[in-house]
Amino acid sequence: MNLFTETRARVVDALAALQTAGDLPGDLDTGNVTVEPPRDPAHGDLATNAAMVLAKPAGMKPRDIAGMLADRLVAEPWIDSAEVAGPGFLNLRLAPAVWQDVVRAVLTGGAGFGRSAMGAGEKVNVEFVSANPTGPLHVGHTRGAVFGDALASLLDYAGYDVTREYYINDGGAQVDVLARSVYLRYLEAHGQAVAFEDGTYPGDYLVPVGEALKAEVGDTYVDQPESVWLTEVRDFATDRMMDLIREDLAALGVTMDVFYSEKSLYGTGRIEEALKSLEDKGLIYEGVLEPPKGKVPEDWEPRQQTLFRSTDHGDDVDRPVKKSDGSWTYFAPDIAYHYDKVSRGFDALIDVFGADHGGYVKRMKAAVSALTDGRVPLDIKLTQLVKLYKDGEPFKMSKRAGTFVTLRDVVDQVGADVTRFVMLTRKNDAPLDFDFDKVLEQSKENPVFYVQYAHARISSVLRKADAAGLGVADAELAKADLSGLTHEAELALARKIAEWPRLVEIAARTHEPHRVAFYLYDLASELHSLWNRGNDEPALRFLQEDAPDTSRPKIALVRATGVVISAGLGILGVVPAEEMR
RNA sequence: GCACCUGUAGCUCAGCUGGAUAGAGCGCUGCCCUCCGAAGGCAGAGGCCAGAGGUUCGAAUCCUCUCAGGUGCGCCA
Repeated sequence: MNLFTETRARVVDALAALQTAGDLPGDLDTGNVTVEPPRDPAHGDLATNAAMVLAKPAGMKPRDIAGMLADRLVAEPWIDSAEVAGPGFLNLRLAPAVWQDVVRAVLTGGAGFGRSAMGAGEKVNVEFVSANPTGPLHVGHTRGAVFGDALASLLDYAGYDVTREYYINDGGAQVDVLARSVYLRYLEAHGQAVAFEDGTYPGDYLVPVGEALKAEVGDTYVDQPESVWLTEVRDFATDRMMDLIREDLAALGVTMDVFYSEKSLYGTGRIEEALKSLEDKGLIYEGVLEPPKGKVPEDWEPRQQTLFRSTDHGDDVDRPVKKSDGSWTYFAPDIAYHYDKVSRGFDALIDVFGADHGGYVKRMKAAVSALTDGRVPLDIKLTQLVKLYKDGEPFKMSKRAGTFVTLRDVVDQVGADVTRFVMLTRKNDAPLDFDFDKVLEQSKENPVFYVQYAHARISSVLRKADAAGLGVADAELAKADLSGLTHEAELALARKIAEWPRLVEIAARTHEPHRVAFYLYDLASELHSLWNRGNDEPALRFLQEDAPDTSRPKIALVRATGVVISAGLGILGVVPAEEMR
């Protein structure tokens, strides 16, 4: 049930009626007509811009159209008043019964209240994290994991058929480096003294991998040349790293549907097939790139390469798919991977990258656009840096030194719920400050706490109501007479609840799960506000002593609020708190 | 040099993909516990939405340019 889309439909109906009556010209496009909550609640419950949008094409004054529309709409029983305001807004006030119905709809539908059919079962692939399989996930990956997972849940909630996917970069030179690093740990496990030179991974997390390798192969590889062991050690090590990464994701509550291996693309003709597809469109050619303007790299020299004409699809320069020695660049398997995603029948693709990959956005979009002739949209969301603070002091992470802050460090200290919520309190393209002390603070400054506190208060009320024998099951509350919900303060909360389905659609359309977090904060704020008004006005307290019929609609309102908070937290992947400790 | 992202209250940030008098938290000034959890709430002060043009009924939002910060920029993935 989406009050806004429903009301919009009624407005469009009324406009059609005006056309039939000859009050408006017959050929009008109502596509731009919107029904929104006005910014200032004093203006009413809903506002439509219909008159202003249609004034010009109709050749009439906006206020005249608004006036006619108002006359039609006030005739509806569920509309209390319709007033023309400002340049031609039409402000609608709805009957209390409408808001009572919203509460009832939540109790009847549960989490389904906010679900949308917007996605229409369209298949969407969300690729996220995709960290190199060379070590544990760090804080940056954590943000990408939380964002991608919440976005996937949001899209699912909005009616899309979502696949969560992780692309394993196990085909490049970095996994050889991993293999050499593990080999050193393996020698170490055999009692040899080893040195970690530049270009190897010195992190302690490889110690158990070296030991495990020893346990598996004994001393077979000791003092053997690389050619003997590289392939085996590489496979062994990447498998172990992926196990580690899966565990890290699990600790955060993230489960992937598909892990897709880059290596699996090699030697199968998939890359050639993808490139052939581009070649058939005349987008592959042999050529030499212009040197970059301005700062030219020291060692720059013209080279003949196989290039993809990405400039035909919005890129700034064409991109090499083969190196001058004829081997693939990293871009080639990336193209093949996206080609594969498309061939698996996805209607839309979303990639979640770290901000340091911003330079690949255009070429990746160009590739997908070229492969699908623009039919399959690719949206790339970049997650900005996370700055960590402890005791007000920033800490650094450095993968080279092996002292980076891992996902585990964060989750172990503050918990998965807090980590997830906090990382969604900023939009993806804004940098995020993560302060280990502040995120655990129990005050309204901390949005995690504030929302959880609201949910805990609700749970507390329901427990007390239940103890008083009120009958707090949703089905029972839904059948109750809710006509007692008429106080302005109560209706304000119901209005906020009514915005939930609309918020879901906006957040899903813009691929911005942070909007859910901010909405929950607003909703919690409305609840806390109403709660406190009970201090001064006993009639607003949810539990009315010895007056079950008066209490029941209030309990219904509170329960409905809890259902929506719970649904919202569900999208963020956060467990609602029953009580605060 | 080029591309992308960002610029909104003293600070940290929202702002419904063009709507009315631009919002919240922190901080500051005052209030509210005999009362379902005050771990809260209410009220006040605080803004040339980086700047300049443009588009239109209407711009923080769209376009152009300028300025400032961040990120990236051909055989590394």
